[in-house]
Amino acid sequence: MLATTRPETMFGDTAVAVNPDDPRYSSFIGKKLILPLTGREIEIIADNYVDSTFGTGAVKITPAHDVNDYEVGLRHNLQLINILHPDATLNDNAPVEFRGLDRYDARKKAVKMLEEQGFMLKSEDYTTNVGFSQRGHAQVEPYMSEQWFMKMDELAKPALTAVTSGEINFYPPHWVKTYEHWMSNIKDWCISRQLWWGHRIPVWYHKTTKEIYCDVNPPVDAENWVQDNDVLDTWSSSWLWAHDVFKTEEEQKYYYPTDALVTAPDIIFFWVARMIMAGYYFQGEIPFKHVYFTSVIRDDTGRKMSKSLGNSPDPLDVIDQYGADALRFTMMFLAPLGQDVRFSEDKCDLGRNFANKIWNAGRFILMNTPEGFQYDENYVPENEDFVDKWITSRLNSTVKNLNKALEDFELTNSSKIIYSFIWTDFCDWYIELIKNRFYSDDPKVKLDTAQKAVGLFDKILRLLHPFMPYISEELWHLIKTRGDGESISVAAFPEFNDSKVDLAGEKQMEFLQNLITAVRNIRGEMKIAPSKPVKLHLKTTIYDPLYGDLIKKLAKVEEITSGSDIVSPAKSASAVIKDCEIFVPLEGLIDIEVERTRLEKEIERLNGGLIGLTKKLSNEEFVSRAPADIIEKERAKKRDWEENIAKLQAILDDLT
RNA sequence: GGGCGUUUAGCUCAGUCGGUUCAGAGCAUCUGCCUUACAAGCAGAGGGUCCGGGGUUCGAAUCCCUGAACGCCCA
Repeated sequence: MLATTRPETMFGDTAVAVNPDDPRYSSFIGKKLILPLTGREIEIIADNYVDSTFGTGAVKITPAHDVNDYEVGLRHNLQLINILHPDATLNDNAPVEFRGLDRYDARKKAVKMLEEQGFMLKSEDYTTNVGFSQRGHAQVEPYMSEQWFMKMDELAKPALTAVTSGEINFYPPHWVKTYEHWMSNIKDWCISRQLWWGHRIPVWYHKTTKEIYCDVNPPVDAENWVQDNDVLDTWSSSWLWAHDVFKTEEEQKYYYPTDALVTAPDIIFFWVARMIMAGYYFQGEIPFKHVYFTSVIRDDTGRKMSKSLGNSPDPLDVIDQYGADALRFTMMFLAPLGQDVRFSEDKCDLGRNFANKIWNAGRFILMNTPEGFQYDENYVPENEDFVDKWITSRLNSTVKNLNKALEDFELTNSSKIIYSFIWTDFCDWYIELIKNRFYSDDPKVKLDTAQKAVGLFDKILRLLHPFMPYISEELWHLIKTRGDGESISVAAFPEFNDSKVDLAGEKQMEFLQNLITAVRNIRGEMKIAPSKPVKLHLKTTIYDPLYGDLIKKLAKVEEITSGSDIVSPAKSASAVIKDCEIFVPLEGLIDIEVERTRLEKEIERLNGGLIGLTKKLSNEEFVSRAPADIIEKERAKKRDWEENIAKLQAILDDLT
């Protein structure tokens, strides 16, 4: 007794298989049985392929019309009986009454005859996983045919080494393992495709002698030959792409090997590996040095975008709505290296808002340049204060980090580097800090400020250009009248200049930023109206009068007193930062309880860290085994925190 | 079955050499602002058992072992 989903193929059956461990059938193994409707004798064989829990545990084997059965057939030396014509009607290997019938009709007739002859026990519904043609939607029948294979062993060897040795680099590198695994278990490449279009396989068979002829040119006596019906696999032309696009010898010499291939990881075998093999075989060297694998774009629920699902937005619609630069930047910002990206249109807000920010920053700078202003690309300022030095220093670090990220193909990282420099350093801090100078009555100061600001903006645009080509080009032409053919796309990319790194300036700026943020925090938590100016008392030794106007502007402060002997005025809100105690007198405004809570919370936060630090530093093992610089760093940190806690505690104790 | 990857804030993700410049970004949330570039914005705030369990180490989000969940590839 056996069950089948394909009764019409029974004429091609050459065995019945059972699992060797199945006690129900062990005594039958090796015996023969008669195949109904044909009277043919077939054997019962044992094979682990059979799942004894599925169906009856006995399965008919049709090696010529089932891929798994074919494998079984090979293992047991079974006969291959093809029962189909190429058009899926039954051929002469089927019983007479079936010959010429379509497979579906044969199926009905076979069932009917089995019933009539008493072989049918029962039938039940079952969902199979038969394949259908993507184009014609016809059910696909496994069918034996002769096809052409390309021998891969020798081709694969140098291509495998090229990648494992690092001559060709993969980004991200983890794809190397996948590549290695595939290449070391490489199978011969079937280049025959049963399609009606494409490049027909250049093989001819002699009508009488059956001789095989293979050449790019057909045989001279073509009438005596028949060309193979199949066409070449599409990849067998694509694998030539890396060198074949260069048509002249000069071109090939100049461009080959190329630098980087950008592609999707799902065609790493079909295309990348084969291009490398073709490169070695036809050119004698690798086709490219780097391969960057992009993310697969999915929708925001993680489904792969596809036409049939209809979950893929039309890029042109997105561009209409958000802008090409916004889409481009968003994709780079979101796409993690080596992983799929979950995309939805509304995420383009990010890129659009960024473009808007840049546009407005440019507009602000340009509207504040003096009458008749001409941007001088070679402007050398007479002097630079710490703000100038700080932003120049930051710009330099940005150039360095950005170049490094780009060299390493860390695109998403590079987009974050430029994003944070432009938004945080340049817009949030630098532009706010130079407003006083821009609004100065002194035309010299105004002009100097404009030259510096436009100069920085010029550099920013050049850095930004690969990410946002359109807006950067547009603004680049707005900051200066350019000649015909001048374009930011061929302008020099900023280079890292070690001498512009200014640690002192950065340190001053850090102090100022901490100070301003602390005052803003007090204002926010004490609910001081943004329009209301406050006074500021700073107990510190490192205050610089240069800070005055900047603090006043950015933290809405009307008066600052500072010195090492400053004491907290009554009814003040306080904060402690490195090297400075901050007091904001709030007579009539302060809620003592709120202030007490604020201070206690801050003390608690610092204490939490201090406990960990103390524990660490009192650990004999740590002090004796950790590197000296780490220990010193921890000690310094502990001193700072203890000091800050003490100051805060004193302020809290005095609070009335 | 084999190979590979992922798991960190409500969501999507960074985190390179093991060390409080490491626990971060964007979005979302809360509070306050139409402050003469930008409300598509500004300022401030809250939010985490770094999947679980072992181990190595003075020290682990990070290295090793193991378990779980999810995903991709296999001509």
